[in-house]
Amino acid sequence: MRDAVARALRRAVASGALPAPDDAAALDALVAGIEVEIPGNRDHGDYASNIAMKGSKVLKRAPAQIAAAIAAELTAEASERMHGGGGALGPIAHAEVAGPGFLNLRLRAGLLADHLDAIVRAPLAWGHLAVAAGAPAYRVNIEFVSANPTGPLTIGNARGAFVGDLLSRVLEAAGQSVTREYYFNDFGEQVRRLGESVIALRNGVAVAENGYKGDYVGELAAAIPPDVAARAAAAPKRSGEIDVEGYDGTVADDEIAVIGRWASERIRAGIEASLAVLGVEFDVWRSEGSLYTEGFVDRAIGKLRDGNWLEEREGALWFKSTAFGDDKDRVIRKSSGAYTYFGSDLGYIVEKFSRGHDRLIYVWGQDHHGTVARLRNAGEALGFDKESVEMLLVAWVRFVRDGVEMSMSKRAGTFITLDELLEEIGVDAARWYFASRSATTAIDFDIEAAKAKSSDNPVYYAQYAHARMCSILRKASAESLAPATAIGSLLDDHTSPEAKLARAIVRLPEVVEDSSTHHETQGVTTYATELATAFSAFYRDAKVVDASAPERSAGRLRLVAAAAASLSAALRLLGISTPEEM
RNA sequence: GCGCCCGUAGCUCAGUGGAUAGAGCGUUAGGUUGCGGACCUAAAGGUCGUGGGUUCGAGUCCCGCCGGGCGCACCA
Repeated sequence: MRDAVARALRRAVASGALPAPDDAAALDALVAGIEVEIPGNRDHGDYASNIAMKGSKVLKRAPAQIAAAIAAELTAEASERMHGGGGALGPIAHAEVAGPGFLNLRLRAGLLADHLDAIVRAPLAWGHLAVAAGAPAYRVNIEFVSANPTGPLTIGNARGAFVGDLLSRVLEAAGQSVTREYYFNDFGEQVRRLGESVIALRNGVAVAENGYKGDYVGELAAAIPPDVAARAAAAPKRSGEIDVEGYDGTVADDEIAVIGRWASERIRAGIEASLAVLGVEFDVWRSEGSLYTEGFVDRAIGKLRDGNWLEEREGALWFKSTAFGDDKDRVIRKSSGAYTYFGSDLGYIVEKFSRGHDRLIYVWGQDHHGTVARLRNAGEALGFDKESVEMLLVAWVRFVRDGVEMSMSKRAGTFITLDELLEEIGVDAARWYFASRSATTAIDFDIEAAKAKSSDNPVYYAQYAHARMCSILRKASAESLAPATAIGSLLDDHTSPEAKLARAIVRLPEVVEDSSTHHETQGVTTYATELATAFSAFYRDAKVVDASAPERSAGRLRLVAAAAASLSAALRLLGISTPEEM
């Protein structure tokens, strides 16, 4: 659609119907900025463009004049092609000027039919975009969840898990290659505290104030396998931080480290299993410690030193982030010799790019926003394009029960696990819930209300519509009615329920494109709801399986088949099941 | 104190600088003997927190204010 309007605009300028702007680049900019959207009021047309109003200044003409010139070109193109002109038919059947200069466009009915035919021919490809010629197919790394394995995932982790997975699916559908990645810390203070807590419970002693107190700690204490217990008992006693030297084996582990690392790995495996239940699976699990043992942190520091971005001060190693506008420099290695998280992050950037990724997306909690700038700056200092490192800050979910906020603390053991949440409301409903809301705005989640109303979740409306489509196709098959091989003249009347449904169906590629460029998913749920609504209206008005009118019945069946394929594609994009019966 | 984010219908939330600001839930009134009633049609419900500004046009961009959340470590 955009292309058609762009062509018409350029032709109008070339033919002199519109004056050429002083600067050729200005015309290019105008063409690049052409927007074609679906008007809220469908009486205005299938699509509308505001290009005439936008171009008013550059082209030095009133919006209505510009719109009229473009409309004339579009109409000429349509009739020319229809009467034997060369090339494929253009997408637009009719163009007119309305209001202050809107260009209202009506799709050629044949275009809808072409789309529907393509869907029925290759239903599983529908919704997947080919990467446009010349556009790079990015190799994207999406790191998300990345909760430290010191306790089971809580419902607080749920949003990030869904957002990262949904974004991955959308980008894949848009033709990009995606690596899903989980980053976790397997050494250090937190793991040590976990080890101490497990040991305390095993010995029947109260857990320290700063230890972990959830029920799962007791379960771990009771489940220590004999070989681990033996190794722990044999380990030398020592105290202090488990640092990198300790991790890589140059200093022997003590009992706490042995137990802590065992407990942590066991929890990590549990997290992996919980995520699999959500339909979230990772390609790469990367431990923080490996960034040191494999030398990536050293490599990052070397590169920064070469670029003169480092400074030794007060016994510590600093990154000069003030050079990038940060309000203070940031420590990479503490005066104790241990590295900070920031140090690990630097190594991680180098490691990720070394695997050939050209875009990094970090799905982080909103509370990390303070660290966004410094890490992107460090990426720049390391020689990477700043634009290729993006942080998606997922906003807080305020969990409330009967209107009262619930506090969620892993250490205190006062949390609801992800597994518990899913038992209550189900994966499909939870996925829809998070997909339908912008990741960057805070939301309230009332667990009681979600449980009570889970059957009112719009996800069931969409799934129900899909099941009903399948049911119709089954019924037709039982009555020996087959879908037509082409949609025929069913869509000629653009006000018919068939045409309305067809227009809803063919929007999917636009939805995928918009979602992938904006890194959002709510448009997909909106699309699924709209398609289900259009189908329900069609279903009411048009009897599909009707042996007394086999030809019309066959055409409608083809439409239903296309609708089922498109709704199924949208649901799969959301990671939601596509039931054929409910 | 400084910085970032948010404030849209009774509730939960959408909303690419464009036409009459939308959806779901809830409420109200109808419909559905025809392929699945987990359905359909419609109504009521809005000072888009507030006051200025930019623009042909502002929920959207800029500034102030009010209210809420988060962050400001040689923590992880």
